[in-house]
Amino acid sequence: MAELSTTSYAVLGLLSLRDWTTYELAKQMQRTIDFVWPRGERKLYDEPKRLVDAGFARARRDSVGRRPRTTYSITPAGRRALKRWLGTEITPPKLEFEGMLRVLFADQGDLGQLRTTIERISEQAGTAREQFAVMAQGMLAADGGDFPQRLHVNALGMRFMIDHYDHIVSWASWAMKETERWPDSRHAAATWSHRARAVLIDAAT
Amino acid sequence: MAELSTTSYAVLGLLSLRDWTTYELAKQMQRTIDFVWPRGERKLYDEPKRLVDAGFARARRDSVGRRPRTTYSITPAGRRALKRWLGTEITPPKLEFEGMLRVLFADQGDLGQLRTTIERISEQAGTAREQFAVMAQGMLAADGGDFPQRLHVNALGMRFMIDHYDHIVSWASWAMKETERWPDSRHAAATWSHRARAVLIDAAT
DNA sequence: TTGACATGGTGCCCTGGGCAGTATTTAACG
DNA sequence: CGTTAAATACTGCCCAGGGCACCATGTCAA
Repeated sequence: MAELSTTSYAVLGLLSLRDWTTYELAKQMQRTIDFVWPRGERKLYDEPKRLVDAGFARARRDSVGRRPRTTYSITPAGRRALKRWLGTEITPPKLEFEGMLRVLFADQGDLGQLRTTIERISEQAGTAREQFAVMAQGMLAADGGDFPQRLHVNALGMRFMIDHYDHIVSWASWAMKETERWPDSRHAAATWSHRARAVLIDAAT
Repeated sequence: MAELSTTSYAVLGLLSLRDWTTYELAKQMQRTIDFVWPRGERKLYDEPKRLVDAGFARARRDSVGRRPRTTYSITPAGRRALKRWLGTEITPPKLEFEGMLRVLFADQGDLGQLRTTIERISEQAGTAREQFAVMAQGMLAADGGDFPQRLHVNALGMRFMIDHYDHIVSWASWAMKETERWPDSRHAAATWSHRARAVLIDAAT
């Protein structure tokens, strides 16, 4: 029996809160977990089956009209496994940031492309940040959201994600202001070198 | 011929700077690109071949003693393709953060596990941040690093990454301070609700 | 001269991303 | 009341990517 993945434990975590059909599980993952553990909806459909194989979940088949469905629930062994997992070592975070990759190679394009990229980075982060604002408004209106007893852990995560997106937006503002003075994307190393050195000195501390 | 991936373009970007063997390319990717575009070293070995197939790179085979090696260089078509790519739409950043996932399900474990997780998050981010400090010191000492003419774009990236890791560390400090008052990991939603609401109100603006 | 580390890779198995496709039920609208 | 859009509930398939194992030669320091 293959070792369970972090994705499996994420699904097991949701199952610890209540029973779900695979469809609901996939949607809930997208809504509430995707920001820290993004996985394609398609793959999430395979996870509950693995949990059943491991003895951490049970499947209950029924139907709505003539359409069949499967509802999953966690087992006591599943709860123990989840708790054990919470005490194991974590892998460091991984960031996949195509926009910043473009910035790193921006000297191979023109200044307009660089500044467009920075603006798109800002807009995308702004949109993500906006989603959290809507989510927070919903939670305030619904007096804690779907799981008010979990408000405390959700608030810890919310604080991080909000600051994360705000940080991207403010980096973008800074980058737009700095690149305004660049003659072009390729030769700014010379004219802008005092500012670049300031960044390095700050980073080196 | 299959569409090239972002990983392909990242490698093409390095090839635009100078010629490399696949081995050097893989190492350079790890050193300078991994923070924004992490890929397993193994897979990076396949990329130059795809670039050759697409007509964006040329391979030159020679040997060091009796050991053969292949050095890749970019073609004019490769430079044009890289430039075109720099003008296309970017996909939003993706964050994979197992530590934060654990925080979101921390109510299923005990408070000790949560606080250990937060401490490990802080330590890991501190270590990553430290790597950038060393890198920045190296660049200052070597008067711009391996590619001094690219100092300006590297400084933009460096500013972002430094602030990113600093943000994680400061989130962790905040979280340690807040969880100090929690009675346990499960029932803090009640006693801590005024602080949680403050986070939501802040997020909702 | 011997052992560690750097150079320069390939094979293989499984997970994951992403598109396409299928079928039924419920809600929305004119 | 009938039509249609959206939600529910999934599966198949192909390729990219993660990660381990494995190989060989070159270089440098003790």
